[in-house]
Amino acid sequence: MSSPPTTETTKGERTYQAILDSAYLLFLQNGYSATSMRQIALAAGLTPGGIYNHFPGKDEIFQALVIAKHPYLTIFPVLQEAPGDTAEAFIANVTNLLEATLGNDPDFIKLMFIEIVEFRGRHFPKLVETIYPMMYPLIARFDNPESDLRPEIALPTLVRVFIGNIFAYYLTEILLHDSGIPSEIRTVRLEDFMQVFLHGVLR
Amino acid sequence: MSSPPTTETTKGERTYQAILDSAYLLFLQNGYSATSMRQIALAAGLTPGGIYNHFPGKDEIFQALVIAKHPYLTIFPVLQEAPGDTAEAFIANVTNLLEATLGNDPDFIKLMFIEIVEFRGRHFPKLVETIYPMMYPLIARFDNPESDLRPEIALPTLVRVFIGNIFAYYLTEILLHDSGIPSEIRTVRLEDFMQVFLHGVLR
DNA sequence: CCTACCGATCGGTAGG
DNA sequence: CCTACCGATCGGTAGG
Repeated sequence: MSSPPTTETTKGERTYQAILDSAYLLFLQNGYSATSMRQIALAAGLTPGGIYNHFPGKDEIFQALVIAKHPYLTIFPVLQEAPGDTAEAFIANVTNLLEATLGNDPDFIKLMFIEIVEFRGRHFPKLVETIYPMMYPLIARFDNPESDLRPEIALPTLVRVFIGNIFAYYLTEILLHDSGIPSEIRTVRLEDFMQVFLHGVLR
Repeated sequence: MSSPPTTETTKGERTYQAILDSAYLLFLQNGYSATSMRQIALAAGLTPGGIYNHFPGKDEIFQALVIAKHPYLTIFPVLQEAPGDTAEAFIANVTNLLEATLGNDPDFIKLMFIEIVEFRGRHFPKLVETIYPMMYPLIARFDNPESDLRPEIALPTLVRVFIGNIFAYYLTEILLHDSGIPSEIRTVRLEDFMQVFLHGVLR
């Protein structure tokens, strides 16, 4: 009688999620190595040993977070769903959807940086192998003579520079975050990056 | 009589440098927290206690590396020295100089990622404050009615997207490094990023 | 610059 | 899921 059937998540599932949420915040703050299992346990509301009922070890917590929060997996669905008959319209829609989905918060990208710094990008080969073939046709549909794209730009360049510009916006957002400079550079938005991507800076 | 006067560096200076070099490689490989003083000492050819004759602690080794190898400080002199009467010529020269100076090696940027991940970008405010005012006039000289730049692009946007594209190239280089994908995307160069920056992707 | 060592903390486990 | 603990390793220091 003590467990209400209206609740759809079990206590175990809620603890599992609490561990993930606590670990996510701590990893973003201090990185992987500098975050201890004891810190995660405390933040999740249990004692150090309790974590091991839900995860085999620290590494597996990070693995689960990579699967849940990786930027590729955050950005890709947005690209998938964006409409647009021309490249220009498509990119405008992607920009709006990304800003609506991710906002100006660059946190979602930090897990990738942790992977680069502390795991030597261990998962990137498999991720790139998985995502790139799915992304390719998405942009390849604009690779035809009637397209509004400049024909002299190779398709791989297009894909890489496009993704690169999304990362560039959020990376510079991190760099400028909390910096005290009084500049208008802080007001630059993803839209501005994409305007340059579309039209360039020259007359 | 045992110290040859022809040698311009003392033994102490050489040890200091050996510690820095060893720490640099280890930090790039494993990050800051996962690198121990013992590893650094071993790689530098001394015992753990010996390091403390040259550095007060682990943190100060990282500080010294940030000063010596920070990407802002690597990229900025290249921008400073690049000639060019038009923005287009200037950017072409910057691109060539950067590729000649940094090559395709994205290592120089990883120290910045370690700072983001493990130090919450502690030094960025001061760095941005120092570098941005010096960079601004560098690009502002193209901000006039006779310039070849599109007048509707604000100067802060120009600066940020430009730097962002340099980072985007090296960041995607890291992501693709060692990934087994058989694509032509690996052959994209900094020059291609800058071509898009200059002219955009649309007709 | 080495030897030997300090207290603290780490990831993980045994047993209940 | 907690209590109590394991061996290992950490950054740093004392003394020479």
